[in-house]
Parts: sequence; C-alpha cells; structure tokens
Amino acid sequence: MAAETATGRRGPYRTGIRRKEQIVSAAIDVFGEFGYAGGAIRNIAERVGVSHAALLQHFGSKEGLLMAVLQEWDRRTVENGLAELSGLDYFLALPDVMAAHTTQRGLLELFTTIAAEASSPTHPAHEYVRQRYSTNLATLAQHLQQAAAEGQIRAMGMSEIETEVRLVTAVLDGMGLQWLLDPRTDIRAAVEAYVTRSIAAWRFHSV
Amino acid sequence: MAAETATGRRGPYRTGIRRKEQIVSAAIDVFGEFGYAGGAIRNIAERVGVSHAALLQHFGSKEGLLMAVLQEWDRRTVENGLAELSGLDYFLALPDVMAAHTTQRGLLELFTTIAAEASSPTHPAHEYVRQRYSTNLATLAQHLQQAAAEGQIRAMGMSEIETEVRLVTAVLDGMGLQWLLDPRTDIRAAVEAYVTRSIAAWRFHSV
DNA sequence: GTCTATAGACTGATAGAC
DNA sequence: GTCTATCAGTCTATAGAC
Repeated sequence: MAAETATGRRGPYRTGIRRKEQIVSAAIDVFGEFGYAGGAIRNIAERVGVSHAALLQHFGSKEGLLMAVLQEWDRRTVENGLAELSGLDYFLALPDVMAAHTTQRGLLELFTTIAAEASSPTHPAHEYVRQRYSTNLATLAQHLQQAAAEGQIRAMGMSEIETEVRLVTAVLDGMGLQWLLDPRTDIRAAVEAYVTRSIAAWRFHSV
Repeated sequence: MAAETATGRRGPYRTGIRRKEQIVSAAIDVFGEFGYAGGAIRNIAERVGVSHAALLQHFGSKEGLLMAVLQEWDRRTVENGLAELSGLDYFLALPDVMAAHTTQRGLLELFTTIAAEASSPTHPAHEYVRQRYSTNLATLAQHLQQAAAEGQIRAMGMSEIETEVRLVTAVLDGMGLQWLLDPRTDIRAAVEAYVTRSIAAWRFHSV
C-alpha cells in the first residue's frame, strides 16, 4: 500500500479512498448482521484493522458512516445491469438479478435489515428509505407503462399500475428475507414464476 | 388496581399477570420501533411506570422478555380468525387479515423488524423465526393441498406448492413493509389482487 | 412486588501526540 | 492519517432495603 503512494501525486488520496471503501464494506456486513442500532463502530473498525477514532475521523459520526453505506447501496444497485433495460425486459431480468444477490449475502442482509429498521419514523435512514422506495416504484411504473405503449401488454389504469409495481417489489423483498432465513430457498424459481404469471395476466385479461 | 387484590385469593396473582401483560405490550411497541438490539429495557419500563429492575424481576433478562413477546405474537396470530378456515377459504381471507393489521401498527412493526433482524444466525430469535416461517409455510401448503383434494383447484407438484406458498408469504411480508413506510398504501387491494390472480392460475393452467 | 443504588461493560465522540 | 487515552452517557443485570 505504501508503494501506491509512491506512484504519483495522487497516491496519498488513493490510500485514503481505499481505506474508506474498506470501512464502508465492513460497515455493510456489521449493519447487515446487527442492524444500525445494534452495530458498533468499534466492531467495524477492528475488522478493517484501525481504531474507531480513525474511522470517525473519516465519516464524522456513526450517522455519517450510515449515509456513506446508503450511497454505496445506491451505487451497487446501479451496477446490477437493470439500468440498461426497459419495458418488459426489465421485469424479465428480475429473476437473474435476484439470483445474483445470493452471492452477496451481506448486502442483502443490509437491504432487509435497514429497510425494516427504518420503517420507524425516528430512524435516521427513514426518509432515505422512503425516498428510495418511492423512486423505485416510479421506475417500475414507468417500465410498465412503456411496455403498454409498445403494445407488449394491455393498457392499465393508474391504480392498477401501482398495485402491480408494489406487488413486484413485495415479492422481491419478501423472497429475499426468506432466503436469508433459509438459504436453500429457490428464490430464482419463485421470482421467475411470479414474473411469468404477472406478464401473462398483463397481456390478456384484467386483474 | 388495589381493589382487584381484595376480590379474592387470586388477586395478587392477577395484578402480577396484569403488570406482565402491560410490560409485554410496551415491549412490542419498543422492540417494533427500535428493534431488539436498539430497544432499551429502561424505555419499556418507564412506559409502564415501573423501574427496569422490577421488569427484570418478572422476565429474568432482556432475552426472557423477548421470548415472552414472541409468545404473545403467537397468541395474537391464533386470534386473527384464520385458524377456523381451511382450503381456499384460508387464502380468500388474507386480504381482510392484512387490512386488520393496519389497526395495530406496533405489532406489524414488530413482525417486520424482528424477522429482518433475526435473519442473522447470531440473533437470539433466529431459531424461533426460522421455526415460525417453517410451520407457517407448512400450514399454507396443507391448505393448498386440501383445496386440490376437494377439486377447488388442480393438483400440484411438491416444488410448485412450495413456490406458491413462499410467494404468498413474500407478498404479505413485503406489502406490510410498504405500508409501514407509507401508510397510504392500499395493501388490502394489493393482497386481494394477488390472491385473486393466484387462485385463477391454480384453477386453470400451470405456472 | 417494587424500589434505590450500583456494578461492570460497552457506546459514540473528542483531545492531543506522532 | 492514525494512534492512545479518556470522557460522559447508556446498557443489562444484580444486591439489598422496604
């Protein structure tokens, strides 16, 4: 690591950034396992091999670290490949995306734990999670409307679209939790069955 | 309350039981809002108006209180009226049951928060939650098989039944979370749409 | 059955040396 | 940038009085 600092002017920054990434990565695991309230900064720090004071120097406070973790969550969400898809293709990719999550248990634990914990209005991540769900549902609705505009499925009313995107979201969240509780769960098969049946219903008949 | 103790020999017990019920009820709210790790015994105690030492005298430890809360969760689950239903009627009642949950936000918060928190194998309620999901899924599977035996729906293979009951569970859990995050969410409509479509799929065609 | 007092460990955060 | 040392607060749990 000291060698990197010798590679150029930006070397010192690079080690600092690297360290912060390590800390955020460890924080994902700890917050995922114990929740935000139950996760200790000292625990995170010692996993990376630094003192908790050094950690706080980077992020200012525990809540600052949480925000950094949430941003990393956003960043990795963009990386899952869904951004390039639209219309029905978006929904058809969901089983693969969900199956991919099983290779990163820590991140899925973070999703599930923080989302549930933040359902309380007093939680520091409450507004963030609300916003995230709101935009997520809007994105799904947009893809559904696009699929209808392209004639892939029938046209739907606003309230029906909301029901559909909320159900898809519920299935993804709920199946993720069941996989965490029992990793033998075949969430890929379940999500695939759900998506297939939903699209069939969107094509031909109402409800 | 002192009057109750004068009503008979069992008076003293009655006040003790009453107190324990009050504590468990407060614990549901606190564990629901802050999680088990984040919820403080002192907070629970002062809501009931007793010292935290008195609380621990009743339940032995914080974990003992958690177990009492989980038992109460079981007890209230039995009371929701689903126990008397079987076959397809069981699934048809789910929208009403879910709508009823919105009148008891504390309990729904507890479900959601504890289940997510307990997905970590180190959580004291991990085995309990695993067991609960396991028996819950088995019950749903049983009702599905009975519906098939009575000719209400077509026969299904074992893996298809597992997929179906896991999806129903995921929808209930996921919609509950969305309602907690945004109470304007019409979970009744969503669950009803899901159940209706599922039963239609179970009747006529596979997948 | 409930209280006060307290032990003992852990929490997040800060100060100052290097 | 990282450390040690430390603070003030909170946590669960226990001891003993009433």
